[in-house]
Amino acid sequence: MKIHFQFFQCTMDEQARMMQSLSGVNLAGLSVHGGMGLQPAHMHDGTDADGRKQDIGDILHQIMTITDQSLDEAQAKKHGLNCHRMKPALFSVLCEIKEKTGLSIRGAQEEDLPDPQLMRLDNMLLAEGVSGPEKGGGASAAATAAAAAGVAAENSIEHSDYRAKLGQIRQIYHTELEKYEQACNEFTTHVMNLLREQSRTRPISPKEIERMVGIIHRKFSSIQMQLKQSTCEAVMILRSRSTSTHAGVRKRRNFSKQATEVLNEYFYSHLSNPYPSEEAKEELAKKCSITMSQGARTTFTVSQVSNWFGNKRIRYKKNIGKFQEEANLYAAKTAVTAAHAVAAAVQNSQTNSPATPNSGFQMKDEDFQLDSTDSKSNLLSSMFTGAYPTACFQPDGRIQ
DNA sequence: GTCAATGATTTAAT
DNA sequence: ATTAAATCATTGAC
Repeated sequence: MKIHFQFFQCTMDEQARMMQSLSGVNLAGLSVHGGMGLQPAHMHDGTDADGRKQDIGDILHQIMTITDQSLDEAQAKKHGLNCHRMKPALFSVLCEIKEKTGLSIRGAQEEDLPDPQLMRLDNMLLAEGVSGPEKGGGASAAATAAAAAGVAAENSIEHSDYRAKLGQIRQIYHTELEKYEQACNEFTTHVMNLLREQSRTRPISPKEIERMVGIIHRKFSSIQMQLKQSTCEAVMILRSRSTSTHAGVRKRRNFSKQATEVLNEYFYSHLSNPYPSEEAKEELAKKCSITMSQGARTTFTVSQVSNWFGNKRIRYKKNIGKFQEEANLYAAKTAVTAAHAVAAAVQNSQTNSPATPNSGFQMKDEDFQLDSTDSKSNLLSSMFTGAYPTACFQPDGRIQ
């Protein structure tokens, strides 16, 4: 971009000099012709063509033999013309004529409706948090953090990588955008100065300058659009990598052993009603976050707790037998924490009927009650095989 | 490579 | 809004 800009700058300088030089030559040429009393080119005799050729050859020769001296001479003549007493009046007339002839053409192409594609790109960048408020600095950081908490923390598990890359993209985007804007401003200023400078020697109306500025801005905004487009593409690629191809399943990381332990403890100690309240979920999420704090993951969300319990309930229900060992383990674990209850639990296991150990487990689905005898044979068989922690299946989910 | 375990998502029901 | 159930997709053990 910088290169292009400099290139433009060069050409503009070059152009300016050339224009001045050429106008000088023309003036010099005209004055020379007039001074030497040469015939005008439009003669209507037979020597017309020859005369023109001669004339053109003459001019070419003059151009070829331009020297610094003749340039200085031309400048001096130009200055002389500029100082002519009729110059301001003539110049203003010239400007007026140009204004009248040029305005109708310009007025037609003065359309400034916002590009729908640009708007789409802008909206997307805003939605992705690329073009939004700067993060990681000052007061805006808090706002961004809050916004991120709303959007990202919901399902954020391994988002640090994603966030870091997004931050990179955002930074590149902003620096590039800034560069473009700066370049645009510099270029505009340069062109405006140039035109203003030239407006002294040739008729340039303020409207014309304005139009030029408009053209420059449009050009730069088209470049900006390319930047926005490629930024969008980068974000899209990043997204498609962080999410799965089909169902939007994010990369799964197994929970830490401690977190699973916390959740299982709650589940098996509330087996009669394994539906933690919102507060309980928050509590569990907090507990899990603490236990897994040394890992890469620092957040354990309520929705993850909900997911876990949803999965656990359905999987437990589907195959209770498979989970017996686990149930025993956690029941025992809970029992240990309440040492005095162990004896009672043992006693209960003797007194309570083993036929209804699970009666307290009430799923939302009423079909899942132990009175149905069909597909629960695995459960029944497992119930009679060894130490069954009846204590944790009491209706209130507590150890007796 | 297979395969069970498991976290996350989707769908439909309430 | 929450849940059950089905399903997807990854993980980790073999």
